[in-house]
Amino acid sequence: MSATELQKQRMTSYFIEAAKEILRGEGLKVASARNIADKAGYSYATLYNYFEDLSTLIFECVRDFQTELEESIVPAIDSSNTAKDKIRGGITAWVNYFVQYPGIFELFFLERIGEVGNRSDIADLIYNSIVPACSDGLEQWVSEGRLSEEQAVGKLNTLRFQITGLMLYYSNRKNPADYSKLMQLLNRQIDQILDLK
Amino acid sequence: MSATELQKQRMTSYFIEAAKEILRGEGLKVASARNIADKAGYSYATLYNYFEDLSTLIFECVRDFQTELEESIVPAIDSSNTAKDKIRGGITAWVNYFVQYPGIFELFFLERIGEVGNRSDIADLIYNSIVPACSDGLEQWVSEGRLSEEQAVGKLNTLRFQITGLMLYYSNRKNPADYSKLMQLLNRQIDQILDLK
DNA sequence: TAATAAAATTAACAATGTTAACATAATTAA
DNA sequence: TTAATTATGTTAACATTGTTAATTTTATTA
Repeated sequence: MSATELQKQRMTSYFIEAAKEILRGEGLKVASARNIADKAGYSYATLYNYFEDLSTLIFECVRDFQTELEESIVPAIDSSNTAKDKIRGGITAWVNYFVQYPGIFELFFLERIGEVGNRSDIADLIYNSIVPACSDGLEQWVSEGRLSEEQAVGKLNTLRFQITGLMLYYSNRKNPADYSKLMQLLNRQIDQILDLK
Repeated sequence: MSATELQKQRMTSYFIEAAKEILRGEGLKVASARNIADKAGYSYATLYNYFEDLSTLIFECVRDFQTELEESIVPAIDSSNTAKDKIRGGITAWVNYFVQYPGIFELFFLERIGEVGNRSDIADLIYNSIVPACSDGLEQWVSEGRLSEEQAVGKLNTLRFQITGLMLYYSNRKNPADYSKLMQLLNRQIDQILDLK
């Protein structure tokens, strides 16, 4: 990497780190160009020298958050033995991450991805966000002969839609009303999905 | 209703009808105070004589849309005989409504409900939006002794979370990629939920 | 050190939600 | 019927947003 490229990458990371901090804490509505640039120690116009527009910058954060999220999933899976516990642990970690950072859930699932530009990669990343939470357990089941490949794909989709749907209502419509009820419902749903062929 | 109340109600309905038209057509981002007031034939400031703020007005529309949505569900259910077909028909109508009006899906599930004020009724309405699509069929199963009350509640939740989750990815993350794939996935998921105890 | 290129900032624009000051229309009191 | 009062609507204004253009500051090269 050339010297100018390195500096460019440093600058972008200043803005991205500032944006991430705001998204984690105050959420999307506070993540304005001016607030982000302020936190990064630059003028708001400088931001536009490094990012095409604000939403490009915001969506760049998704990659980092997904990495962080996956890092929080790994120990939950590793500490489980049975395939079912792996899936339950992974999903619970996934849910807990978004419970802890509601602003990041907003960013992943509520924010509209602009039409323009090449952001289908980000959309795919979000679509597959939950995969690391269940792939290990599902693969174990497949290797044990308890599920066919096809059935595993079906279960993955069921988990994907169902858990995201549950979180959507929880985060945005306050239903279920509190965390313990969310966990109760989550475990019941996971049992139902995993216990049945 | 007194004369002044009637006039007040007329005024609010002008704004609400204008807002609904915009939400149906161009979506949330076009539904600004100025655009809505323009379409209603009044100044933007007049809007604030009848609504506390813009989001109050916007969320008032949810009630009407839910009624309209339920009206589109009724014939789909009535034309089905078996409980399963009723549920499938109801859910399909529910999904098709939001496919036809993506802006209304945005409003129901992507827009943040403000913290202030008494909007928990709207949140509940949205949480239960899908109920009319499956209650008939589930009740039929209960009365036939094929499901317990408790199991019916469980299935309702499963359908609620799963179908909303599917629609969330479709509407906002372009996955599945087209309508026919969405319907394919929808039918597969419905089969899976309904066929199993 | 002077000329040039690069990088960052200030100024500005249009659009947003919202409020205050004002004008107009409708109603009531004399 | 006219004067005073209330209700209703509009214009003006403000703060905030994303974004761009003009301009200044900093770094690099001759």
